[in-house]
Amino acid sequence: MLPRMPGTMSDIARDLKVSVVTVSKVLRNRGNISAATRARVLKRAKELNYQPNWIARSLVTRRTFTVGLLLPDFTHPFFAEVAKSIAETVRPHGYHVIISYFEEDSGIETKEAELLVARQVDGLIIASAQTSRTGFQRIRQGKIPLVLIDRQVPNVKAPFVGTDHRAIGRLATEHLIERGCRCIAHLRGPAIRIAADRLAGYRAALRAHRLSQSPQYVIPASYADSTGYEAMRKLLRVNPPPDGVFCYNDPVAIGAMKAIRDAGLSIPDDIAVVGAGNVHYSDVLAVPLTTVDQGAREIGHQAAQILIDQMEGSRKAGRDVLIPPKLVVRQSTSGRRTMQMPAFPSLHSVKDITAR
Amino acid sequence: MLPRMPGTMSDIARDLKVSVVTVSKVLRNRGNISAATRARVLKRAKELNYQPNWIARSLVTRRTFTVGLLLPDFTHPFFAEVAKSIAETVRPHGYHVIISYFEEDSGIETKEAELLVARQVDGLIIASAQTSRTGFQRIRQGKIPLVLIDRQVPNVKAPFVGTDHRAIGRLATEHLIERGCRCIAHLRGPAIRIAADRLAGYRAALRAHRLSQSPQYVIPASYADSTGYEAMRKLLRVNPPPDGVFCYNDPVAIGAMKAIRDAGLSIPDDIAVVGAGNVHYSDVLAVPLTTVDQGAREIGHQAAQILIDQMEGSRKAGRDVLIPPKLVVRQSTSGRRTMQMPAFPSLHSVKDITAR
DNA sequence: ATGAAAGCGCTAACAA
DNA sequence: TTGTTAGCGCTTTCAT
Repeated sequence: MLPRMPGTMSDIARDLKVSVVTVSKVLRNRGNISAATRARVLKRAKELNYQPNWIARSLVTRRTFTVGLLLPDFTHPFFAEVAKSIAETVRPHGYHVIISYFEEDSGIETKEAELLVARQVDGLIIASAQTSRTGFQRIRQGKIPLVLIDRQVPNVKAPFVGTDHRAIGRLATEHLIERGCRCIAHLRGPAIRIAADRLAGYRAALRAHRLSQSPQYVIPASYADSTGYEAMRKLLRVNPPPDGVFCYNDPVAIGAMKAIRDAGLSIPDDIAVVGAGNVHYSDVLAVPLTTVDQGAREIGHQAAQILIDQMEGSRKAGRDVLIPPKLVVRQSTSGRRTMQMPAFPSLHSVKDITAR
Repeated sequence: MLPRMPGTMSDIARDLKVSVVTVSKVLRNRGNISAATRARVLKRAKELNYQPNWIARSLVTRRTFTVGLLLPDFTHPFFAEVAKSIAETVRPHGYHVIISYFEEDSGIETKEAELLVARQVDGLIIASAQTSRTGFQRIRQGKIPLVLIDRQVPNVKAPFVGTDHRAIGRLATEHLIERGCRCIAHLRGPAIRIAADRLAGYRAALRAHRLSQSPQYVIPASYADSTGYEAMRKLLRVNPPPDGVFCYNDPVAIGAMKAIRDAGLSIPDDIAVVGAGNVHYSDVLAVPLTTVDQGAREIGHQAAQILIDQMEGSRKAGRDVLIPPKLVVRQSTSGRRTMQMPAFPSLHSVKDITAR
């Protein structure tokens, strides 16, 4: 026989010679209970250090007050921010977050999602690696509230919250234009939707400002800084060289900056550089990097809010939400002194992520 | 009346005119069941897309297969790593992680811990901000398995897994000594145990190598890079100036490096610098920073392993574990070219944390 | 090999 | 104001 729980409602009821229901009502502040019994119950509960058993409660109420969060990797600063923001907005409503990750393996993702459903989470937030809706069949049929973040999945009928990547491209490029750049290049990312969108934004900005759009100014890079380094080296051989570069993401930008400085050119005087992502260290680089923030906190917050609305039944049927990105200007586009160390940059960002 | 669950065991039982017990046995591979009924049950289960209800199961088995993880802030790279590592070790055993944070507020911490217990987690891992055992009373009396990580709490009887901070100080300092430094300073951290330990390690190393220990070479800093900057400026006025500095953590080291370069000195030729923590961006700085890694992954892994041992009943009564830190040598102690950009550093670290 | 009975700790509906 | 009855979906025990 399994050991009994310590301090249950029936313990209190027995001791006080009242019914369990009475105890339950007192503990949840429901129904009409005389002040006298109320006090007695509360007293005994405290004596026994009573802790409600959420599992038992959940079994009957059909609510676990947990939400499942499924991410490719919650170690990534972006997703970590999102996760925290979700936990934050959901906590005041009494929910906890069960977090899981799938390392970009859509098989694991589906399995984990099903597990979370089996655990009776009240809602699910997923940054999916799925490419089609098939993986979502079983989840959807259980019709538990679902919100997709960061990556859209075709044909899945669920609200989506993510960054407006086109706006990122536009914002970055327009910033370079405003700064006076006229020959603006782009180190583009890999063959995924996000990268295509950022490229499209770059093109749209050039078009809107009637600037030339030479294909030789669009060089393929990928995720990593090394690809940015190589791409930039190619770009430097183009004639005339660009006076501004928008890079797919911050690592690529970091690589690009190294290439520029290795070539003996200065940032931003010869070439201004803009990244995208605003990973935390952008601030502490040799030349702090101007970048476009993706609004991780806002994504998490909105996603959680939409999920809550669904779970609480206020079926506002939240439509998709695109979070507008924000430009973060640093010295890679605005500084004047370049080959020496910049003045002390933000004193906050480094501390924020490291104090412990 | 609340809506019924879709596809329960009794549904299958009814359809097949067998008992729920039989279904249960088949689904769990327990007891003796004829191949025939077995097949029928499995078939019907698949048709109904049966998902076991873990809540119901948990109520009777008294196991939820969840572990609670309570951190000051899971956005911090160190804790994020720890969390991931825990999730990783625990997953093959069928456990999920409910993650929560408390922003260094020990009141919230206690409340959250109790909530997690109410949710019937099978075990708890906490990086506590508690300074005494009082906050743990209720948790301990429920005697649910508990493992403390990163920060020890006096008088709490629970296994602890953390970094050997004294070893960090020793390792860093000895590295500077080996490099040839003879005048080694320390920018010490705030008035907490960890900082004191690192300082002690620094002192021990100097003593062991019979190097001078002038108090003017120990300057107080704190968590943030700005404090490192100020501390280093003070240090530069000392005569003779040091030829090596061990900094409490990486941000402090980053601040220190800025001060050194602002003073027109070179790193590491004039002054070599070592940090501690190995936050991800240490690699992409103007001068990549030599630092001491705290073994976040290992901490998470060990903690999880100990917890599992406790939960599964193999009461090995895991003793405290101190993870030995690892030195990560970069150019702030080993480079030769200094005022120009270093050769392209590690191509991995940046990508690792940013590709998405 | 199968099932009937009992119960996990709690809440919902209805009675008294 | 209080209590009785009846489960939630599952597992355990013990008969058959």
